[in-house]
Formats: sequence, structure tokens, C-alpha cells
Amino acid sequence: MLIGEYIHALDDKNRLSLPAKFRKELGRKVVVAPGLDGCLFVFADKEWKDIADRLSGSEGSMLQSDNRGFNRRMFGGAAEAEIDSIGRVLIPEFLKNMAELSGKVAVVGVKNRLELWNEKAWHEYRDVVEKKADTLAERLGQIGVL
Amino acid sequence: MLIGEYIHALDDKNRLSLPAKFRKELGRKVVVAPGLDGCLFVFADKEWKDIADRLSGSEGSMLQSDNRGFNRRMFGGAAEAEIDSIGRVLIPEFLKNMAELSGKVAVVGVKNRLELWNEKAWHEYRDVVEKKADTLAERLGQIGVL
DNA sequence: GATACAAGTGGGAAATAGTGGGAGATTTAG
DNA sequence: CTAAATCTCCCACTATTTCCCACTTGTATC
Repeated sequence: MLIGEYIHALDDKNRLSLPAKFRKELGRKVVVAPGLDGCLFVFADKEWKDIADRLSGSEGSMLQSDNRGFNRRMFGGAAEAEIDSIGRVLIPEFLKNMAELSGKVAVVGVKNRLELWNEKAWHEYRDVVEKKADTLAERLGQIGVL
Repeated sequence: MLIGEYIHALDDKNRLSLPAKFRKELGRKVVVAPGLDGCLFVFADKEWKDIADRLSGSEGSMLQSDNRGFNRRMFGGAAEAEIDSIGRVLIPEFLKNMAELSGKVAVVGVKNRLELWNEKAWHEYRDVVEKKADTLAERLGQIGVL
């Protein structure tokens, strides 16, 4: 399971070293895709295949406008990437721009995926969540999670 | 699987280089067809045959006259094209006009097809989809990504 | 405290991809 | 039948990408 937070540098050539801890689980091929709230998702190759199947499998005809939009975002916005010999991924320019990555990037493990955040955006996001934590906890309690 | 977005130039001779990453999967023969939402579709020869079968097999799923219209547009507007020795396709004039292609073209991989967009139109389309973040999150939830 | 190892960062050189242009072949018009 | 225009194929240039190597930093061990 992918957990933990690391700050790594995105260099001039758009390379990002993935934390050593994640490498074994991710394998050599990954897929970088647009995420939510302004981050990018990184999936292990195999995990991505499952997702792609479910994306297209669930009543997804290209003849329906909503599906087209959704598929274009998920597939068109994604990129296959090989991890180089020393554990770096290449982030395509357009995805880098989408998530406003530059300089320092927060690499966050979230269960079955990594998330890549602009460092500043990540800290702000975390702060917001932190302040809501009490409220969220109460709600989780109500529905019997904790 | 065809995924990712690339910006390439359509030259004076209506030639468009397909991104190197897509070439192996597309093969040497492709079909360029009128797409939806103002883009063109590009299918690998083999994939096109499947699509064509499904389209003609869909008779009855909509009004006969609508079905005829759609099929005429799809088949009548389609063109077979060979990819040249260094990976370029020739876009027929009428298809180029249909999608208002000129100068810079967005080449987008969407699972089993490529889409060709006027660069500006593509970015606008992408922005519109991105704004429907609620819908995106919901869909991702449904297929178990989040 | 020194040394060895691992992880992250940076840069250079070779290979490849993208673009543009020209010559010969083919078609169309006069 | 000739000339002009178009199309196709091929070659060449440039920019980018990819691969490899080296440096630095931090950590663990002796």
C-alpha cells in the first residue's frame, strides 16, 4: 500500500524521482493521469488497466456526450511513462502545466495511487483539511467508521 | 492503448506527423473519419472494421432516418490513409475543413482511437470538462478509483 | 568520527522525432 | 500533345528526448 508524503524536485527536464519506498510496488511502468483538486494521479501499469476497463466497461458508449467528455479527460489526459534506471518518471509538459508543478513537488501515497501536488497547493490543502478534521471525524463517527 | 495529448503541426501539404508513441499500435493503414464535437477520428485499420460493424449493427436503436444520416456522415466522410515512411498521415482537404484544422493540431489518444482537434478548440473543450469537477469525482467514485 | 552505502539531483552526448523542402512522377487543363 | 499544377516519395536539418554517468547529500555502520 502506498502511504506517506515526500517533497521532491522536478528538474529542468521534467523528471521527478519517485520516493524509493514506492518503487517496488509501482513497478517499472506507470500511468500519469489528471487527478482531482488540481493534482495528478500516478498508477501502476496494472492498476491502470483495471481502471481503464471499468472506465470503458461501465455503459460507456462513445455516442453519449458525457462519456466522451469523461473519456477524453481520463484517456487523453493520461500518459504512459517508464521509470528510468534510477527511479524517475518523466512528466509530460501538458500535465505539468495542468497541476502547476515546478520546482518542488509533493509526492503523496494514497492507497493504490500516488498524487503529485504543487508543494504550496498541497500544504494549503492539508491545512484546510486539518481544520475540518474534527467535523469530519464526527461525521465518520455518525456513520460508524470509527 | 492510445492515451495522451500531443500538439503537432499540419504543414502546407496537409501532412500531420502522428506521435511516435502511437505508431506501433496504429499500424501502417488508418481510417480518418468525421468525429463528434468538431474533431476528427483516426482508427487503426482493424479497429475501423469493428466500429463499422457495430454502427451498421445498431439499426433499430434509433430512428431509421437518423441512423441513416449518421452512417452516411461516418462512412461517406471517412478516408483510408497510409502512414508514410516517417509517420505522417495526409489529411484530405474536406476533413481538414470540417474540423477547422490548420497550423497547430492537438492529437489526442482516447483508448482505441485518436482524435484530431483544432488546438484552440481542444483547450476550450478541456476547460469545459474540467469545470464539471463534481461529475468527475462522482464517476471516479463509481468505478472505485477514489 | 570516519567510511561506506543509498537516494536524490544535475548535466552531457548520442539517438530519435518532428518539420520543411525539393525532384520526379502523375494527373489535368488548354 | 504540351504545359502547368498537383501529388508522392525521399532527403536533410533542427530540436527534443533518452540514456548514461558523475556529483552531492544524508544515513547507517564500524
